[in-house]
Amino acid sequence: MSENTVSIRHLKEHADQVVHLKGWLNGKRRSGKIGFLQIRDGSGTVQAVASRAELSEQAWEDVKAVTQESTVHVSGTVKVDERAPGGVELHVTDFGVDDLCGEFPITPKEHGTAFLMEHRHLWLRSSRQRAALAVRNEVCQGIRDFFYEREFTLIDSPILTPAACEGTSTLFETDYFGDPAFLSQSGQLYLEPAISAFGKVYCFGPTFRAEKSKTRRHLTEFWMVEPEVAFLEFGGLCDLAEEFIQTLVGRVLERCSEHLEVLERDIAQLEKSTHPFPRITYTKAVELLKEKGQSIEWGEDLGGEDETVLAEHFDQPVLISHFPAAIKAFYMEPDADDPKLALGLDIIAPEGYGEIIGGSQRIHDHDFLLERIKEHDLPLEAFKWYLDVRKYGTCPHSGFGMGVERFVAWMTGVKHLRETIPYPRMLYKIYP
RNA sequence: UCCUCGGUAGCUCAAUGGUAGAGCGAUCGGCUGUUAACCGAUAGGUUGGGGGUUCAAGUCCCUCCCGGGGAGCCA
Repeated sequence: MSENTVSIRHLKEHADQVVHLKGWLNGKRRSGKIGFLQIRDGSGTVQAVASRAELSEQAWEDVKAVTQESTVHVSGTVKVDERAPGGVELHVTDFGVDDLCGEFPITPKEHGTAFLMEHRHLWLRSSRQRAALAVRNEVCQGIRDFFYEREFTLIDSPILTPAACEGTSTLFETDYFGDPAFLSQSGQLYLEPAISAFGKVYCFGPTFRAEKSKTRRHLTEFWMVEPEVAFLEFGGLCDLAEEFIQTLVGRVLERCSEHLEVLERDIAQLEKSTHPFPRITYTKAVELLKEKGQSIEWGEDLGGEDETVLAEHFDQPVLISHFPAAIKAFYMEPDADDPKLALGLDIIAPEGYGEIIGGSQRIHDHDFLLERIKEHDLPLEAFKWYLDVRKYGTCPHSGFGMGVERFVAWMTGVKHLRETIPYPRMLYKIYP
């Protein structure tokens, strides 16, 4: 017999053909002389129907004995059948167990979060987890395509860094041949020099924050994508950030409908986010929040609840800009019309998913940046090379950063960031 | 770090200070269209650790450990 090994995703294209599958047993129901086997091969799942009358004695014994998550091989005819989830099922002609699985910890019934997190390596096999991580895969590919199509150059920034970008308290420290080194919490400072070489650049990789944050919106290790563009000023930056989000949302809607269905995601919510985003200034946002009864004063940073109130009010992503310079990073360019304000922007996702983008136009004047570094009591020696960007042919430039997990959480409707990354790293948790 | 809730069978949870239980899972048996199948049976426990109160503690008190949710900070 000729080999006709196919993946479950493509079974529909093989109606009435005999095919071979290799995979794992997702679940089983047996009723006397007929068995229903849910087979998963990584590309999808299919129900295989095994009748005693049509099988060898050995194959039927394996059908009776097979346990959840056993490794199996199966041959059968692909049949279109309305009764089957997915539209097709497999009428088994041969079946065998390659590895009989012992009692699998994760059953089809309920489990607590602590238990599931301890079994993250096994939890990955569950349908919701597979769907969420498949969306993450699509988002990551979308990010790379977005920048590649717009002729950005990928500049990988280092993970081991000699000094802090914005203070050391939130950095993971490690030993580097006897000297302290820190895990990167942003690639931005390394990206800025690269704009003078490539014009439009981005980095995409893991970042590390030793913040003792214990919320559903925080990981200690998360992935961030950061574009940085020469000669791009603040207005253009806002447009780029908005187009970026719209493009990614559109791509997820177009290519992940199956996964979003598994996750029971409300698509209508996401469709709103392909339209232009409302844009307001920080000052306007504070006024609005006060009207809504939030206790916030001009000059204070927006709290988590403030973000949620704003997101609910607009019911789609909202772009907030022109923050008080005092609460923002030292490198942000001041507004020419009002130097108390910084040309920074945040994009807040709707439905309580919080800040997904933060960015700014950067200070490009050498002496002014030097002054700012001194004001912030930052170690001048560590920023010598960063100042060189301004010393040797400076230009106005801007960039932003987007947290991949927060974006994926918003797309999938998953409440906690831990389910948007294969192996989450959280406060005090690094197993498995 | 702070606030708050919790830790009992493999899992999810019950149990007035008075004999530790159920459902699911597992195992065995039955069933030819099941969708978290169903029916019958069996096995399964140092109640997170330590100390205390009491005739008696899963239950009350102290302490430590671990976990969930939230806050601050951030993406």
